[in-house]
Amino acid sequence: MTKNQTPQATIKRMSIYLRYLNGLDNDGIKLVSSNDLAIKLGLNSAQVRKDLTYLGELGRRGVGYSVKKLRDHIVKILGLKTIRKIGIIGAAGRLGTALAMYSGFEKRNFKVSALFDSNSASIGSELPGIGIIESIEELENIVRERGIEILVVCVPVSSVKSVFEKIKKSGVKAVLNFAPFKLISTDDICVQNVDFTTELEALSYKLRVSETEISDEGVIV
Amino acid sequence: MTKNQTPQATIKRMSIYLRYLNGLDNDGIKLVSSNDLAIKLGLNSAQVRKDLTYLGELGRRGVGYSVKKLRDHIVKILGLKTIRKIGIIGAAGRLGTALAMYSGFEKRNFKVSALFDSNSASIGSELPGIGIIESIEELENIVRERGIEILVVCVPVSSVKSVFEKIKKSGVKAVLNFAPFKLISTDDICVQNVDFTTELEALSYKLRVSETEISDEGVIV
DNA sequence: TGATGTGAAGCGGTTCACAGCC
DNA sequence: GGCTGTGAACCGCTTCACATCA
Repeated sequence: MTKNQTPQATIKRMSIYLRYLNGLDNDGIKLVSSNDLAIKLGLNSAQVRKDLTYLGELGRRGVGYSVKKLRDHIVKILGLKTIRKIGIIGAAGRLGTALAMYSGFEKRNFKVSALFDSNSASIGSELPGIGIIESIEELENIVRERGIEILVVCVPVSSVKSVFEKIKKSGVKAVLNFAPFKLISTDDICVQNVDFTTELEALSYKLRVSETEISDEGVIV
Repeated sequence: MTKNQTPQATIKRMSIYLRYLNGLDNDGIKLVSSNDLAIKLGLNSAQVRKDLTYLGELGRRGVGYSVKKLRDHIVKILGLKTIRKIGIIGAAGRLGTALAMYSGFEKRNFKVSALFDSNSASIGSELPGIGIIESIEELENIVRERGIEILVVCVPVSSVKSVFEKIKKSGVKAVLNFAPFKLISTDDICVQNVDFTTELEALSYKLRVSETEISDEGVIV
């Protein structure tokens, strides 16, 4: 019904602005201009202003934006006012463990509230300070009982398909997928894929192009 | 000089196609259509065809594309024919270690050839099967000696700025940054930022929107 | 003067729709 | 009939340029 009026690209930048604004606030800085933000974050100042108008008209002409006011509005628009519970699937793996123990989540109001794995050797063991690793078979129950809103997928690519089936049954609405296999959003479930293999290969492409640029006309030999 | 004619968005999809094609090849499948690819990867078939024409006219009308031929051309365009050496900065941390030991890189022709950290307690210790952790102060020397082409940044946000200065001095051309602080590409150095905090917050936004859609007109209260 | 807010133009990428070929 | 290749239309986001206001 409601038009999803804030562009996806703007939302991602909001997250970046928020981090930078927190830094300014820690340094006791009260005001910031669109130009400051643009320079520090590698953006165009018109874009920054346009982004920030999605929050309302918060700026003062000739002056700039209040750091605190901006920050509070971004927290609101991103839905970060209340704690969001997340569960980690594949928590016994190296990446899963690293994410589970990453302290940055809590700073931004995400709470790691469940750890799942399918490896029976690790089920029942504890990640200190975080929780006990539970069986993936308990996914649906635990998601419902604890009100988990986001599942983070850190399983090997070989099991990501079957895990995604279980996730769909669990009724969770959001998924952050680290497996190198693109999961596709549906009407019921919103997926963000984080694929560092793809990012690495994009870098490799850039390297290849700059090599061929020097040696010849850029044609792939 | 040479126009960088293949769009960035296409390049990222090439990496996704490549993975899927490898799977088809393993299953012994010889031919694939743009429609198959589109459905499996959540894309539009016209987009798939347009992407693939950047490789040349590889398809056969009425038939489809040869899996092997496509795969080989994508490997070429992404610059994956030769091994690319990567170094990991912050290798003693949990995320750095997880990435260093991730076996998926080698499958795609990336070779972890150096491990760096600034924590003197971990310098000199070994990640089994990968290598010895060396001092970040050796960055410039080691990058040059070993011909490292990509540096992966897995340091805490507090040290990312100073690390980036050292990276610039090292002469490396490409950086994959996992720290939650946007590093900006320059003429000399190409950066890809992987920021899962941002991805999580984008999910939080979507959750917030779907909540407010149900309860009211979507206005942020 | 100095900064925001914003219509309009511009640009890059996506999708359509259909011609061309198997 | 089936599937590719592609100009044209379309769409969303970015950037410009300037009116607006402290």
